[in-house]
Amino acid sequence: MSIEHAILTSLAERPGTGYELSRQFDRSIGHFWSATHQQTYKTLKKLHDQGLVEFQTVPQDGRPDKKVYTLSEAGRRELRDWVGRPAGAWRLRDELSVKIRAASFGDVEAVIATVKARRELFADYLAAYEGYADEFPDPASLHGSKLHRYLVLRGGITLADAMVAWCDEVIAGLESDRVSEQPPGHDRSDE
Amino acid sequence: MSIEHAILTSLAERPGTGYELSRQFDRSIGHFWSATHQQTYKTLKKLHDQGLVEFQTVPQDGRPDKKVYTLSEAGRRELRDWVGRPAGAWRLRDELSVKIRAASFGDVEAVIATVKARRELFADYLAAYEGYADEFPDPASLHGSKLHRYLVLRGGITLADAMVAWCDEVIAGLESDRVSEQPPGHDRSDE
DNA sequence: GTCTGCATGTAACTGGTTACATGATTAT
DNA sequence: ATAATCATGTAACCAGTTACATGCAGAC
Repeated sequence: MSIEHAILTSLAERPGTGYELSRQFDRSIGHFWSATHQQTYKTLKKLHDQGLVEFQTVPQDGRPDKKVYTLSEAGRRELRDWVGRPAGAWRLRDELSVKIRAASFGDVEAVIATVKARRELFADYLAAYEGYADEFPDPASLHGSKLHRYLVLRGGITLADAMVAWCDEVIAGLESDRVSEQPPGHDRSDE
Repeated sequence: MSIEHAILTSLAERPGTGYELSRQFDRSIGHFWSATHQQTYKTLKKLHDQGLVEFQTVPQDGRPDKKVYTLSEAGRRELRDWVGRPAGAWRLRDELSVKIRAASFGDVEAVIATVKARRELFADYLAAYEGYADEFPDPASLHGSKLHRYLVLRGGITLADAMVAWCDEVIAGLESDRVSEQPPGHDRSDE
């Protein structure tokens, strides 16, 4: 997939402008699918060319006009078909893992700092997600789309929690290696 | 970053051909950074144009010649600099989360099947990673690059474990919603 | 005779990023 | 004054995917 189906999903939930969509990509949807505003506008145009979305221009006073997009029937059909298709291969691309693996070819202290920054980022995410989870006081009673939103949120919490735990492990590992360091020139990489 | 530094990292560990690198992207490195063979060759060419890698052509009998790549001094410098730079923003793109969020616009049964497939995939990864971890019998005594490889592996285990747990939660949630289903026409999405 | 592994690439395309561009309103 | 928010986009570029292309060796 690409950003297309994330936009289709959002518009299926409620109509919106390119601006509103790109703000969502910075916030809620952005937690599992990121996009810049430029790409959002480009994709909306493409989706419109394909007949999957429609828009109405809404004039405003003291503001630029806005285009409020809605799903077309064809768009609704495409979204339904896409949901039924199996998901593509999971492609992980984690720069931090590559950096940790390469740490001994550079400055380990800088890598520790980078891992700490990542840890704080995910700790912040985790706190935010747990705040959102308060809106679901009785998870066992959820149904339909509200349940689905809750399950996605649980994914964010599970991932952020795992990321924080892993970062802590990496920091502890790299720092304890630092204190036990040997004089330079002594390669301990295979000890 | 991009695939460039993953290749530089691998070549810093040991020289290799494009073919060997692309096989690694299917296996070890591929667990945290994926790439096709076409992209590997393209990037090696670019890296060579930039003077970051060098190669020697090795003729073989009954096989095509191969190009064995090594890091140049400039490549080693670039890798060192890159390790010291902070990592770019973490960009998550998870198709499955979008699909779960969109489930009520399509066929929930198909989504359950997709989640089950993802669960099996990560359970397999987890088993493989735990097998690799056997090569590190005494983690507390590790140092330098071997410690770094172990920490990256721990990241894979932590992530795969979290992914399996989350998939199980999603499957249980979607299946229990199914058994408690109401007659069609009754929208329960905000109950 | 078919498939897998070794070994290399080119070409066309799609998806996504970065830089540039405009302009009013509201809050500090 | 300055920054943030609302609102839209174009242009150039870079990264990555898919399809196409070649050819030998060895195993089944």
